[in-house]
Amino acid sequence: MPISKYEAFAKVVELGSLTLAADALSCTQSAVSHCISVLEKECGFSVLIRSRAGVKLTEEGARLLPAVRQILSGMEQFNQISASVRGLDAGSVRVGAFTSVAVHWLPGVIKKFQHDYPDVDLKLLNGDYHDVEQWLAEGSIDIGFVSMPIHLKCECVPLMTDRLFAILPPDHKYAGYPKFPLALCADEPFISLLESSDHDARRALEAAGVKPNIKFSTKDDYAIIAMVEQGLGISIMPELLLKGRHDNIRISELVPEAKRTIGMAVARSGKAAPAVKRFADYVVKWVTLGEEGK
Amino acid sequence: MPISKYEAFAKVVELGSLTLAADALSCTQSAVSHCISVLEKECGFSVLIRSRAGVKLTEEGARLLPAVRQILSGMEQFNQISASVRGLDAGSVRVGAFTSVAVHWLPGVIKKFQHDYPDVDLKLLNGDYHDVEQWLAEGSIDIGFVSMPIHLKCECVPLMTDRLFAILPPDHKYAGYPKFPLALCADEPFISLLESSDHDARRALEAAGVKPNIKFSTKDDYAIIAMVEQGLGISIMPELLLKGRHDNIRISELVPEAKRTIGMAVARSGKAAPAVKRFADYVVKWVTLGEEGK
DNA sequence: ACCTTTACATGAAAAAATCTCATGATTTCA
DNA sequence: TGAAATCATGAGATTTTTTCATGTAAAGGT
Repeated sequence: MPISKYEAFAKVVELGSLTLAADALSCTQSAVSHCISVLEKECGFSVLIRSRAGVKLTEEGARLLPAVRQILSGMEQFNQISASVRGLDAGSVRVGAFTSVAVHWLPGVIKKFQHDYPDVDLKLLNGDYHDVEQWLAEGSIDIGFVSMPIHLKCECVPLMTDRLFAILPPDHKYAGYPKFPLALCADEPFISLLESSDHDARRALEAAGVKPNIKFSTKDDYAIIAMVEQGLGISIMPELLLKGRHDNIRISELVPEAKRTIGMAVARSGKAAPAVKRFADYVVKWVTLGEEGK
Repeated sequence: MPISKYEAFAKVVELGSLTLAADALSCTQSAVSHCISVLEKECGFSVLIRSRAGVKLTEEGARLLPAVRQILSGMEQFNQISASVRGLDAGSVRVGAFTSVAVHWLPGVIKKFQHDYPDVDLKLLNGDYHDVEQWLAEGSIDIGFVSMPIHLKCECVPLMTDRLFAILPPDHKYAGYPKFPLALCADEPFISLLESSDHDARRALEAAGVKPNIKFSTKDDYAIIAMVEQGLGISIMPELLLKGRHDNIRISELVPEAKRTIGMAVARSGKAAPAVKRFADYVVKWVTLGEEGK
C-alpha cells in the first residue's frame, strides 16, 4: 500500500483536509502530513495553507495542481490499460499451425475463444512443420503447433499422439488387407510431402530402415490424397488429417505401428502475454476433453 | 536520488537497453532491471522482450507507453512549475517610480510583498518620468511607473487616471474660486518641472494652446509646492501627489479638466521572472482595491 | 477565561521499497 | 572456445515511507 505524494496532495486538495484524505487513502493522517512535507520540501515552498478548519491551496500550490492531475491521470490510465490487457480486453495472439490442426482443431478453439474474448485480435498462419518452427524462431507467432520433438528451445507441451496410416488407392492390390507392412513403401510408388514439410512419415520409414520409392512430392496434404485416389501411388498420413473425410481411398494400419506427437509450443512461454497464455489454455482444454468437445 | 519506475521504463524503451538507461539515469543496471521487474509484476505481464542486443517493447508494453509518457510529462511540468515559483526565493525586483507613486503606493505594496516574499530582493529607484523611461529602455529596472501613453515597446497596463489641479498661494487673487481657467497660466507666474521631468502639465497646456509664463523650474515636486506656498507663483499638480498633504496652498479644479493616466510597464512582460510578475500582481491588486487598502 | 475538541505537525522507530554489489546465465563475436 | 556484452537475481545496505505517540494551535462551548 504505497501512497504517492501526488495522490496525497490531490486528495488533500479535493477534500480540504489531511485527516479526511488520510481516511480516503486508508493511511494515517501522519503519513499524509509527511507526504505533503516532502512535497513542499521538494518544491521549496508551501502548497497548502493550514488553518483550523482544514487546509486550502496556496497560490503556488494551485499552480502545481494541473501538473499533479496530469500525473495522476497518467497513472490511472496506466492501471486501466494494464488491467485491460490482463483482462484480455486487449492483445493479440498469432498462431501458426499445419494443416491437420488448422482444419480439425483451430476452427473450434478459435470460435470458442473469440466468443469469450471478442476484443483479442487473433491471427492464424498456415504452413508446414518447417514454416511453423521458422515462425517460432523468428518470433512472428506466439503459439505454434509442431510435431514433437522439437529442437527449438521453448516450452512445448504434447497435446496428443496421432497414429500414422498407410493410404492406398481403392483398387490397390493390398487394399483388402487391414494392415500394411511399412517395408512395402520401398517398392510401391510413394507420394511424399516435400522434405521440409514432413517429419512423420520420413521418421517412421527411417526407423524401419525403409527407403521409399518416391514418385511424387508436394507440399499439400490433400493433393497427396487426391493423387492416391487416382491410383498414382500410396502414402502415409496421420489419422487426424484423414478424420471425417470420405475420400475414395483405403486406409490401413501400418506394421510396425507409427505415430506422431502433436505439441504446442508457446514462445517466451513464461512471459507470454495474458491473451497468449489464455489461448494456450483453451487449446489444451479443447484437446483433452474430447477433441470434438462441444 | 529516487528513480521512478516509469522513468526507468521510458528510458529503457528510448535507449533500447537497460545498461544504457542505467547510465543515463546514473544508477546501476541492476536498479533498472529491478524497476522493470516491479513494473512487470504490477502489470502482470511483460513489457519488454529481452534479447542479446538490448531490449524492445512487447505489444502490451507499447500500449502502456502513452500513459507512461503522460506521467513523465506531468512530473516534468511539476518540476518546471515549482522551479519557476521557487524563483521568488532567489529573484529580485527593480522598480522605478516617480514621486507620487513612490510616496503613495510603493511603501504599502513593498511592505506587503516583502512580508509575503521575504527572500525577494527589492530595489527602488526614484526619478522623474524621463528617468523611469530611460531605465526601462536600458533594462535597469524590471517594473516602471509611467504616465501613459508611452512609446516604449513593452507591455504597459493603465492603473488609474489622476486629475490635474491648479495650485495657488493661499492669498492669490484667484484663490477664492473653485475653478481655475487653464488659460490664466499664460499670465500668472508659473512654476514648472524641468522639461524632461514633466509631461502632464505641459500636455494639458499645449492641448489648450496656452503658453505658460514660466518663472522657475525645478526637478522636485515638493519644491514646487513650497514655492507656491511662498507665493512665488502657481503650478499644476496631479491629485495623487497632493493627497494627504496639508500644505498651505489652494487647490482648484482646472478648466478645461485635465488628467494623466498612471501606468505600470513591465519589462519583458511575458518572460519576466516569477518574482517580477508577482510584484506586478501586487501593485495591481493594491491599486484596484482601494489604493490605501489595509 | 478555561477547558474540550478538532486538526495538523513532529520525532522516533518500524516497515517497506529501492539501490548496490557480487555474481550468474545467455548470447554474440572473434 | 573464450572473451565481451547484456540482462537477471539474491543478499544486504540504504533510503523512503508509514505508523505510533505526542505536541501545538485554534475554535467553540460553558
